[in-house]
Amino acid sequence: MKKFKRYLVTSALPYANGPLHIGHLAGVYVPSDIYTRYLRMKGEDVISVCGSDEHGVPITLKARKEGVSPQEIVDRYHEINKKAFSDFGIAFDIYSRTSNKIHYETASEFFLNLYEKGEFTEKNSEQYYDEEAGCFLADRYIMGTCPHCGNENAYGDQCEKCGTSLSPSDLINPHSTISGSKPVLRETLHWYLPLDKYEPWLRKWILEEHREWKTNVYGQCKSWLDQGLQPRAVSRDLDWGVPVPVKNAKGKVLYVWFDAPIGYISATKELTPNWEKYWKDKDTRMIHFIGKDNIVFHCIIFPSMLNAEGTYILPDNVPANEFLNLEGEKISTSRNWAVWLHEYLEDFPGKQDVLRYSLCASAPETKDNDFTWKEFQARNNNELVAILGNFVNRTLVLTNNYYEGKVPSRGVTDKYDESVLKEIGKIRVNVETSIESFRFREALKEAMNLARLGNKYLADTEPWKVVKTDPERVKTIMNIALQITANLTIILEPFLPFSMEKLRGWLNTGKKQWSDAGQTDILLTGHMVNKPELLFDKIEDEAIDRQVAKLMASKKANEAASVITVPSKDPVSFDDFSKIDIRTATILEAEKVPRTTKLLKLKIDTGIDVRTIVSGIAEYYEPQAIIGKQISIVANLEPRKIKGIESKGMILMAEDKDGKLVLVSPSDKVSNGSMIK
RNA sequence: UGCGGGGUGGAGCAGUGGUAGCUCGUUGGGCUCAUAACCCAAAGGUCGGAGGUUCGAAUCCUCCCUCCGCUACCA
Repeated sequence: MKKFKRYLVTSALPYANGPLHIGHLAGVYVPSDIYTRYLRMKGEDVISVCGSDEHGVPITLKARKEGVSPQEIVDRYHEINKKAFSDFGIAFDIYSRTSNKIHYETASEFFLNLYEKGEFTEKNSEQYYDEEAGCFLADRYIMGTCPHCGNENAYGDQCEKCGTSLSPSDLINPHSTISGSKPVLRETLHWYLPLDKYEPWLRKWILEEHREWKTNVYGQCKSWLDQGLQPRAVSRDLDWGVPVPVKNAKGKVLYVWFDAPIGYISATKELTPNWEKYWKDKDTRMIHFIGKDNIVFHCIIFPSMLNAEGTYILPDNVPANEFLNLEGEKISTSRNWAVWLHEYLEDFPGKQDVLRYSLCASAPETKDNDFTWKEFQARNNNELVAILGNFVNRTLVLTNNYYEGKVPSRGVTDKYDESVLKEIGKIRVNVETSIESFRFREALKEAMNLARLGNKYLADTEPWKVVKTDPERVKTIMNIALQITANLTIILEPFLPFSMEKLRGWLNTGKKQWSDAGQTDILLTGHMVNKPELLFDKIEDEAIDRQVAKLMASKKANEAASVITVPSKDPVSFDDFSKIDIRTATILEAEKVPRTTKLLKLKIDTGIDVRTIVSGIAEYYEPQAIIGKQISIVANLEPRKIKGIESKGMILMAEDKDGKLVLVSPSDKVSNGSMIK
């Protein structure tokens, strides 16, 4: 493998329209932080850059909704997120933002450079335009009736009721959400990055030269490349963003995914005047830490931009993670299904490392993973407390009891002692190998093995027993136990920086280099250590129950808030109403329609006849349970074949806010066929 | 119905051709320095099923079963 002189670590710029949650941390920032801390301890020349991504339509939408400016929105979340990172010890060298002047300059220059080289293609296209508000409309700004389900509040890109993805021209009765007026199509000019042109180069660069990338990343790229790349617009009609720096570009800004990765460059510029060393020297190794939603931008688009520009280096690896679920469900900002970083610290003050540990141990490295509070508790109690904290405590308590805190000398060592000491070095190498291959779960497990080793050593040598017969031997044992403890402060430092700082305090030592790991005389004879406190404490069931209850509460609140009362429909005449034959009937038989999830085949007595109706209620009613039940039906609906079965009529049901269907029945028994009017 | 991802000891997972492994749990034992923590040992799996390729398959191929997500079926 190529030897690099320095490292440039980038972490996905969080979007400044909301606070950070555990998914962000687990997927991107904990791994990136571990990696960076490790490199720094090795004495490598490394910088880690990040910042807020502050442009794009969602931010303008949110601003409009709250009646404030986009700048106010991004200011708010920039501060919150910057603080969250610093609170959790995510040690970027700089946390910048894309609304900075330096970023505007950098992004403009970058665009202009490609523009002047003729890398872009220009194309006119038709976009929806709001004549009243005088602006073009992003898909999200257009609402109308969904052609599939009839929902009158479908967005131009997606109907949230039936989930179908749409384009604005699909909508019936489209209207602008800004002015309410009917949008018209209007021609607009945009600049495109011809990704199709770069395809051969990308194929070679990724598929041949970077086979070592993680399988999820490589596979994703391959599938994109195999599908064929299309030119992508790099500009938008919007007033929030970096203006397109050419003539005839009034009201146009750089599209957010074009300007965001350039944010890495501007952040580096802001950090150091030597920024070019990190971006333009082939001896720099650039690593992008991202989530899987970002793979295409960091593996295809941004590299294409950099390559087209020509003077920049390309990422050497893009260790993207998958997604973290929470208690079995997808994390969702809008549904408040998340553990927010700032709230976590209110509930668990000082327990940054516990979350870092737990998120790293179950990070979604190869596939989506689930975070549960129960597992979080188990990781803390069974691993951090029982294995790590306990070993440290045993060692320091014994040292204080026997030697008043003075490190005893190591006398004659036996074979077992030697093998334990040697094991420390092996563990260090294992941790290194794992971190350098971006396998952080494995690295952490291996690092914890050092604490396991310590516990085993004490159990095997039993100093509390031997002390009565052979005090000289105990000095050797405790010296070795202390050396293991000292090594822990090095090997676990990238993972648990807060706790290791504490531990160093008790050991009365300073920060060490990574190369010190494996050494067996870190604490010299006679060195004084302090009295320890508990490195971690147990998390009781109540604390966990409270968190789960909190989630359940937000789930409930959500449901309540999501009740959409459908406005009343247009009036109909009584004549029209009377055309519908609604009457009572009794269910005689019910069975599931095979190979469907929702359909029941019902035989019902309508008073006038016995007929078959197919109804989509199987998810809410067991066939057996509804036989004999009296219900209401539309008797004169034209028959329709559903799944090959002729359905004559329709069962009336009330649909609850969560989509649950409930049969509508007469409150007292009436004869079948009674008219409902 | 289509697409995608899974099915490995009680639970959660690792393991892409060569004697089936980890964490937790269970049971028994040891220890009592330590936050009832630690250490050792044992039990427990025909790696969803059937065929095939191979000297050899959890691992490759074919078919099937099953679970999950999206999709379809709800008039």
